[in-house]
Parts: sequence; structure tokens; C-alpha cells
Amino acid sequence: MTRLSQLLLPTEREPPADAEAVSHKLMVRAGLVRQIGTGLWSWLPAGWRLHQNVVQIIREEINAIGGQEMLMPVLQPADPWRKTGRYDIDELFKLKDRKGADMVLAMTHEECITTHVAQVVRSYRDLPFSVYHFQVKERDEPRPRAGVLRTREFIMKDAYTFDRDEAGLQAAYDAYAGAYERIFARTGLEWYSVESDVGMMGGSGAHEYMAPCSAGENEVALAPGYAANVEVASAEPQAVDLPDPMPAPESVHTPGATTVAAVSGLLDVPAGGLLKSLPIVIDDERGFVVLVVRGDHRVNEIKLTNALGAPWRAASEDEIAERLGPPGFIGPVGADATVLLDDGVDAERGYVAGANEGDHHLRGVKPGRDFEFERVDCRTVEAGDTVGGHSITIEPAIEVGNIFQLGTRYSEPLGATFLDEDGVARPIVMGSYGIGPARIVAAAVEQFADDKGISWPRALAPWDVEIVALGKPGSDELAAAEGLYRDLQAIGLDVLLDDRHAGPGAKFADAELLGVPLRLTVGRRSLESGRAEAQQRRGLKDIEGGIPLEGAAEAVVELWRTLP
RNA sequence: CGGGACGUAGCGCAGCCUGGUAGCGCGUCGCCUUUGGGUGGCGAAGGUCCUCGGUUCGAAUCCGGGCGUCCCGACCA
Repeated sequence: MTRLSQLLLPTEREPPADAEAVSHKLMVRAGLVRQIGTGLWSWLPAGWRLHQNVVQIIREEINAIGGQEMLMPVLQPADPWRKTGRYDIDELFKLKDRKGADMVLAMTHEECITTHVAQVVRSYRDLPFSVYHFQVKERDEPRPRAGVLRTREFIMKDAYTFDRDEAGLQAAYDAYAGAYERIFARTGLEWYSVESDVGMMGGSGAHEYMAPCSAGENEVALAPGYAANVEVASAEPQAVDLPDPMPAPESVHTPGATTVAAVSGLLDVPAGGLLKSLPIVIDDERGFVVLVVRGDHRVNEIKLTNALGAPWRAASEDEIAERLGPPGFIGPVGADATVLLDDGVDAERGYVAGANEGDHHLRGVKPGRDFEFERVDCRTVEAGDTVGGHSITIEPAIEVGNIFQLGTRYSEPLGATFLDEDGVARPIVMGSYGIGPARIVAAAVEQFADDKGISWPRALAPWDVEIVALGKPGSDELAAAEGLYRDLQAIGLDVLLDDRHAGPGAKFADAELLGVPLRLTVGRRSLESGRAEAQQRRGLKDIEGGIPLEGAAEAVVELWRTLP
């Protein structure tokens, strides 16, 4: 089905009223996807071709490193999810079957694959191996958004590796990292990989693959030789000009100054010259702790959690009053608590800090002399901070893939063990690796669209070539376009023929909206010279002289190879 | 989970404040016209005004409940 007159391609002149993201607007306008409910999308024929093209690239590269394709169900019994402790996740869709048994709709497939592997793998001789599938994921997202970028149901390529030890996992992880590089290079996207948060799943390492674009939900910190999700990024802070510490802290009267801005203004000290104290409570063992960061810095809760290695909560007002002082005037000096000092604070300078006394601050406070502390890296990096002497920038990006060293997070609760040479049962060491094809498609729209519409990289494009046939039905132009269409198909190109009974303006506009990388136009003007005009979609660049209708196929293939 | 907005024809919207025969543009269908940038003309079809209830002689319009959708933030194993 490659004749536009017969294709279900409902293009729209106007974007959906409430669409915000470029990919949302254009994918709907171009007739690629349609929404049926919040975060629930159908892929129409042209859109599905794109999705399938991405899937095929992934399949080829994962197969090449020995991944074995399979398929697991979306509807699953709840039991394994209880064992791994994931049954209580809010995003997990839960339901019951007719017998009243608890079921879930899978949000990923660790539970399923690990349950199988627990039954199947017995010996170290069965390891290592890697399996993957393309399957629907269901997630009851708090806020689906931006068209196909964040949905409640989506297809994911998820792969899993099973090894006998950490060294095996590292090798598998490296193999997947290599495959991912080849996959993303082939898509034609602008992309990079970044260090990412390992989250509550533990594990020893994780990377995310990011496609930068304005609709992205992630923020990435970049410097030459450095790329990290801001969730985990570390950098040298920008310096502030501060006085040397005074011989001893001096109490100053600061009535009503309870915020960084107020104290800064009142005492004529830059915000970076203040110490901001955040009282938190960790687990029972460590209890009440005061976290101290520079006044102009923000705490990154993910980094803090990772640094502490334990969950924590903000301290209550009662706890603060009891251990420190009145809110707004608390500080590390004299605190009845462990003090954690952020790495962004230069301990050789003098700072202003709360005095733990109403309406008073201390000036000239020196960490280490005036209070004991432990170091922690928990601040959010900012544009202009430096890594290795280079200034970082922060840009938004879409996460299009991730790789993750799971370790034994799932194999232990689900009993996936093997017997080693000594007959000792050991947990299998796992890795998991995801890619979202829909996000790759949307990212390509975001990165390459112009004011006329979409411009697909040729590796993803739903068709290689679109032929725009001008002239009435039954005209010479249409007959010549049909001939060209057959020649190009015969040589193996995917060709879309616009044979609709419509004016030239409408056809050109739709072709630019749909974004097929090469457009050939057959009209009276071109026919007279025995040629078809050719235009590259990226940049709408006309190809000088077009292509001759005689021997067109070879010429088009050659031209197509030069496209982005 | 907090904040904001919206729901009228396939799409984009007006009408609502001030209750009284449901409108516009695009699209669709028919005929003609036009065929190198969304051609022009004539004619036509198409709507439980999200839903349930209330007020009223009368509700798209006023009041209340519910459902749905979007945007911002929080969250996102």
C-alpha cells in the first residue's frame, strides 16, 4: 500500500488545540498517530512503518551481539511482583481475573524473565546468555504528556543478561553499550550517553542514552569529555569572593531575616557567602542530621539519597526546635547533630550562618573550626560550574534508552540461582537494557522538523522516496509518475506515490509535512526535459538538474545514499 | 498529589456574561472550474451543545454532582 490515494493518512492543517510539543503537533498533523485516551495512542499505517523501522535496527544490532528474541506476556500473576517488592508501586496497573486472583499489567519484564530463568537455569554451564523482546509496557503514569513522549502504554525493547559473576555482567554490559552506540548512530539522531542514577534498584552502574531536544524531560550536564544526567552530575562550583574567616564568629542582629535573600541583603553578603542548613532525619541509626550547603546552591535529593545510601525525610518543626533553634535562624554551630557539609562549600572561607537563636546570625563562621562535619556531595550542578576546568552547559534531552547493571536485585527474591563448580548455589548476576522506539521516532521529529513539517533521517523514514505526480487523472504526467514508481520499487526502494486527485499546492504541502527524505516531482515542466525534479527534504534543497526518467532507479539510489 | 484551563459538526473556534429557531472557517459530498504551491463558483450533508440532576413556561447559556481532556509543578524502580 504505497499509493497515497489508498493510504490511511489523515493529515490535518491545524495541530490539536492543546498540543504543546513539536513532535505531538506534527505527528498528529502528519497522520502518524492518534490519541484514544490520556497517554494512549494508536499508530496509523505511516507511523507504524516508522516504529517498525526503528525496531528492525534495534533487532539487527542486538542479534549481532548474541541476544535471543522471545516474547513474554503483558498480563501476569501478581505473585512474583510481591516477591520482588514491586507490587506496591503506584504506577503498576493491578486487576483481578474472574476467579478473583490478583493480576498485574507488566511495566517491565524482570519478574517474568527471572521467574523463568529460576526454573530453567541450574548450572554455571547454562550461563551466560541474553534474551530480549519487543513488548507493550503498561504504566499508570501520574502525568502522561507531550504526545507519544510519555504515555501510559508503549512498546519497549527490553533485554536481560544473565551471568555468573560481576565480571561476566561487566562484559555483557559493555557488549550492550557497544550495540547501543551502533543502534543510535544508525538512527541518524543526535545523541549521547550519560551517567545516570542507579535509583532504588541498587546495582553498580547505569547509563542513559539521550537525544537532546527542547521537549526533553531530562536535564543533562555537558562539558568536553563529560556528560551526566543532572540527577547525578558533579562539578566544581563557581567561586564567590569571600572574606577570610574571622578569629571567631561574631553574632549579628538580623531581625526577621529568615531567608537567604533577606540575610544576604541585610548584611550585604552574596548568597554564596551564606551557609544554608537543612535538617533531615535518616534511618534510626544516624537519626537527626544537619545538611549544610552554600546559600546559592540547591540540594539534589537524588544525589543526597545516593550519598547517604538510605532513605531520609525532612525534619519536623518540633525536631528542629528541639535540636537546633527557631526556623529561619538555624545553623551548624552548636548544633546537637551530625553536620554533613556539601562539597561545594570551601572550608577555608568565612561564612554567615544561622545562630540557632531568634533574630540572630553568626558572621565569620569557619567549617572545621566552629563545627565538626562530614563531607557529602549533594548539590545540584548549575550551568557555568566546571568539570576538569571546562564550563558545563545544561540542556534538555529525551531519554531514548538505558542500560543498567541489576546485580542480584531480582535473582535473589525470585530464587534464580545456579550451582558453581564446587556445587555451591549462587544468585545469577543480571543486567537490563531498555530502548523506547516511539521516543526515537518522536526525538527525530523534535530534532529535525522545520516550519513546513517533519524531516526524517533516511534510516527511519516511512518511505525512501515520495513521488509527487502533477496533472489530471489520465494525464501523461501521471503515467510517467507511475512508470517511475514501478522502476524505483523494482530496485528495492520504498516508494510513496501521491496519485491523489488534488492540486499541486496540496500535494507539496503534505509531502513536506510527512517528511519523506527525497521528493521527486513529475509534472509537465519536468516531462518536457525527460526528467523528474528532485528535492531533499532536509533543508528543502533542490537537486540540481533532478534525475533522468531514463535509468532513474540507479540515479535515485545513488542520490538517496547521500541523504542525511 | 498541588495549581490553572477546557469540553458546541471530522478539525480549529464563536455563541454563554444578559436564558427564547445552534453559527463561522477549514474539511467532507455533488456538479462545474482549475492543475507547478493548500484554485474558484454553485449546491448539499453533518451536531444527544460531555453527562446526570436542579432552577425556569423555556437551558448550549444559570446552579450542583460526575466524567473526560490539556497545560504547569511534584512524581517517574
